[in-house]
Amino acid sequence: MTGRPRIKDIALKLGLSAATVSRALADNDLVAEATRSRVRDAAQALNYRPDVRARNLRTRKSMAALLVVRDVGNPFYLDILKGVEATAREAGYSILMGNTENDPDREAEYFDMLRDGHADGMILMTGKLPSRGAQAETLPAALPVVVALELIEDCPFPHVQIDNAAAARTAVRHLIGLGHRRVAHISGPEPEMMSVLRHRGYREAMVEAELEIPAGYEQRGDYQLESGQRACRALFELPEPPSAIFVANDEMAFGAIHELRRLGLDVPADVSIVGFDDLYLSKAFFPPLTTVCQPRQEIGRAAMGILLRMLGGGGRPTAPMVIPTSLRIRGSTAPYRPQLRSSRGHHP
Amino acid sequence: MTGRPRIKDIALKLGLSAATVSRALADNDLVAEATRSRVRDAAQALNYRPDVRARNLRTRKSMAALLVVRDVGNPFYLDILKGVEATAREAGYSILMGNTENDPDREAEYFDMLRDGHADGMILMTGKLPSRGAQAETLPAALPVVVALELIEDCPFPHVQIDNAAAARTAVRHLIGLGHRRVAHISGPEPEMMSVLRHRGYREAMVEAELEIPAGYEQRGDYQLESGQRACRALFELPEPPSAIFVANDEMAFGAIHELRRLGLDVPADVSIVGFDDLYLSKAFFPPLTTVCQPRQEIGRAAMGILLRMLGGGGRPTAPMVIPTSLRIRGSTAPYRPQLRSSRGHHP
DNA sequence: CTGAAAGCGCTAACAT
DNA sequence: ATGTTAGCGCTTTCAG
Repeated sequence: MTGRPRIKDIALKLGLSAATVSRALADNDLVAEATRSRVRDAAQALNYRPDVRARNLRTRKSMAALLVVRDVGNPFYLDILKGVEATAREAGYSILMGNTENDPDREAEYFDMLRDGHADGMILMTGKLPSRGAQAETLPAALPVVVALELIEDCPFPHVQIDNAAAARTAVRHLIGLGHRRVAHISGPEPEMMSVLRHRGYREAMVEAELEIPAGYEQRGDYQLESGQRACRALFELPEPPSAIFVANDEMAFGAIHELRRLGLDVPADVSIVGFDDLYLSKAFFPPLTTVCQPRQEIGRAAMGILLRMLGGGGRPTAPMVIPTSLRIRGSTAPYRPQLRSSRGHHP
Repeated sequence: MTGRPRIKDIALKLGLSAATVSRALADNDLVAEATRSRVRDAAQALNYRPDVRARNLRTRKSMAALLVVRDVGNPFYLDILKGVEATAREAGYSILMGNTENDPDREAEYFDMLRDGHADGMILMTGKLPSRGAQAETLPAALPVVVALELIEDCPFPHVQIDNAAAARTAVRHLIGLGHRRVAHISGPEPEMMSVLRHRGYREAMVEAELEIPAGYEQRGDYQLESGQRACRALFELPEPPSAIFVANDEMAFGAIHELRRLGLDVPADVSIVGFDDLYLSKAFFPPLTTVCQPRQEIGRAAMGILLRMLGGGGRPTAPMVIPTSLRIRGSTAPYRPQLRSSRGHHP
């Protein structure tokens, strides 16, 4: 009884061969039920657990999936992770975290980890494929990769996404429906699909309502708090500032609301704000943020589900999977009132 | 050229033995520099990458660390994950996510994964050891486990922690220093060490200032938003409500502020609030939350650092490692003003 | 139904 | 400085 038990310890103890024990532990029908139960008992008694490394080598699997994001520190990914983790564990898979921080080397590295056998499959949420590295040209479309959240154009892998443009339209229509005509937009960084689509949705809704977009009404941020603040300041330095802003994510929306408060403007009395994401704390914000809810946990579940099917040899879906979003109307939007702006600013 | 190259493909191509190639790839000094570079080139040319499964089996390692939390969906763990991930990757380790949801079976399962060889070490942030399962009594103290964040009493593993009681004292002293005498506390669930210690700190600061704690001034929550709201409501149903509250985490503090707003009370004019954690969005809240900042990323770094040292055979630290906290004074606290409470409630 | 034998791809001990 | 040999612990043919 030295060290942990091996499969052959059980075999020896029971007078069986290692092969039979292995089969028995796998609950293989070829093994007599009586033998199976003897093996189970012995395994229990010896406190046996198979060595996954040996099994992995033999079966050419790792029973792990890589979840690759731009920034593990971003609260946005949390619910996705939750969904992915839950679905993975139900199927006996573990989750390996990948973090690129937009570094192309790392992006390539995670593809390498797939080849290495570190993981059996990968969920990519970085919005890009590796542009450099050995495999840049050779990315086999058959790789078990699912792209989620941030779409990638001209990409051979299955996608799980939301309809960003449609969601943005809905958000802007909500503002227009409240009587707002001077509606501005704070977008994300624009080469990225996600930002482009949300921006496009904004424009479409404005065109549809025959509203013009004055110069300076389209500000660009980087999805971070401070950029929302900056963009908002720029909007209110315009000769004719907006009465409503559609902000491309909640975090920048918080920044914008902050700035408005600094300017002595009230949300929603003076300015209405719609965000995008419905972060965990958005409903707890003051005012509670009206925002587009994307069901992140479901996105995670769906992505992992597709990956599992691919790994099980079930084939890949042909069309992208689109998860529906919904607009959560809360306290940061209100009907347009053409009144003079209040000027009871906290910080004059 | 069928399938991915193996080590022996390189050996064959170069007329070397597999062993030499292996050594060369490991940059072993025993191999002639010339040979090493030939091997490197060949590996590059063939786009060779070692199969980690085979290596793992042979070396009895997995180069992965398990990070086990109560709830992967909790934003609180984000920065920890970030710190852990960064430190791990610097050392060539990957991070496997573990999620217990307070399920004792799962808690035990992750210890099993350690034995299985799924991971080489584990960072435990669940505040408990498995109480059941095969290994409950047999937990070898030598296991490469680091306990972080949520301490565990009578636990043989190294700890990385903050001084919760001291931090709580500092927070409450801040309130008392502002002239508050009716200071209440909303705690976390109390069998848990973290909650107990923060609660203790509150009491110590009160005693130290010779302030009494009226009946009902110690409310218990569960670290979730709604419980903060409920607890706050209870406080303001007391005959003599507090003028300041020390809340055991930011999330409940948000809930409390929400409730105060509902009651028509202003923070900080009527009631001062101090939280604990300094979440990502706490500074963006309105009012910006005064709170205890625990440097979560550093905690993550430190924990992973200790684990790496243990895995490297460097031995375990004897004393718990204590990471300093700091009080971030922001807009949710203000000097006590014995005025009548404003009654411009939004919801009468 | 069970056993014997082979081997996954790598590294490490032991040669030379 | 390199090669030979021997496994790591498991699963899976192939035989019986």
